[in-house]
Amino acid sequence: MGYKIKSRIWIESDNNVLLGEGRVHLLKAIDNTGSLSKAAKSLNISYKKAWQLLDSVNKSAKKPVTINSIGGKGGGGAELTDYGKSLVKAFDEINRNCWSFLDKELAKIENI
Amino acid sequence: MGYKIKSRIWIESDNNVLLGEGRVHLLKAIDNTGSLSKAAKSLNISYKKAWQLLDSVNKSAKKPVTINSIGGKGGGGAELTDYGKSLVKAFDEINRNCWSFLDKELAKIENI
DNA sequence: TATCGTTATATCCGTACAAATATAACGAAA
DNA sequence: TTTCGTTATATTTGTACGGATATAACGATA
Repeated sequence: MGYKIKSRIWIESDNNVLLGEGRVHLLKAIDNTGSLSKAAKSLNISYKKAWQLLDSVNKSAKKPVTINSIGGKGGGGAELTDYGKSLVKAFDEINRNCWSFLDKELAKIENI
Repeated sequence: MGYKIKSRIWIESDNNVLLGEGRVHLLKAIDNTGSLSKAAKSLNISYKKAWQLLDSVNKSAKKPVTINSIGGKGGGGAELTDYGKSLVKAFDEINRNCWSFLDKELAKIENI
C-alpha cells in the first residue's frame, strides 16, 4: 500500500529513438512558439540540446516532423508538419493509456 | 510501419525509487549467488554501485528485501527475503504485461 | 586467536556529458 | 545593400557521476 508505479515510453525507428517525453515536449513548444530557439528558451534547455533533439527526430522519422526555415522575415522559424502533429497526438494518447494500465496492474496486486 | 515502442517502468515509495529494471537484475543476481559482491561481479558493475542500489532498495521498501550478514562462514552474504522474492515476481509480471499492452497500443494506430 | 571473504564506507580521480560561447549562413524586408 | 533573428555548427569550459582504490568491522571456523 502506498507504492506508485511510473513509466517512460518511447518510440524507436530502426534502433534510433524517434519520440520520447522530452522530444514531445519540444515539439509542442515548437508548435506554440513557431521557432526552435524560442521553444528551447521556453523549456529552459540550451539551443544546442534542442537542435540535437529535433535533428534526431527528423532523421529518425519516416516523414518530416518539422519544416525549418533559415533567414527571411523574423529570421526564420520551425513549424510542425501534419505528420508531426499526428505523432505527438499518438504518443500522448498511448502514454496516458499506459499510465492508467499500469495503475490497474499495480492495484491488482496491492498486497505488497 | 516499422516503429517499435519501448518502455521503462519503476515502482516508487514516498518519492523514492524502490524497484526498476537494474534493481531487479541485482536482486535476481543476489538470489543466484548468495552475496552482494558476487552479484556485482556477475553483472559487471562496481560493488559500490551495487551496494548503493541495494541500500536504496531496502530503505525504500516497507519490509526488508534482503538480509545481509557480515562475517562468519564465507565472510557473510546476502539473500532475498520472501518479500523480496514477491516484489521481483510482481515487477517482472507487470513489466511483461506492459510490453504486450504497448505493442497492442502501437498496432492500433499503425497508420503512422 | 588467526584467518578469510564478506559487508560497509570514505576518498580520490578520470571521463563523458551538458552548458556556455562563438560564429557562419541565410533570406525577406526596409 | 544593410539589418535582423533565426537555423546550423564547432569549440571550449565546467561539473556531476561512476570507477577505482583503500580500509575498517565483522563473526564462524579451524
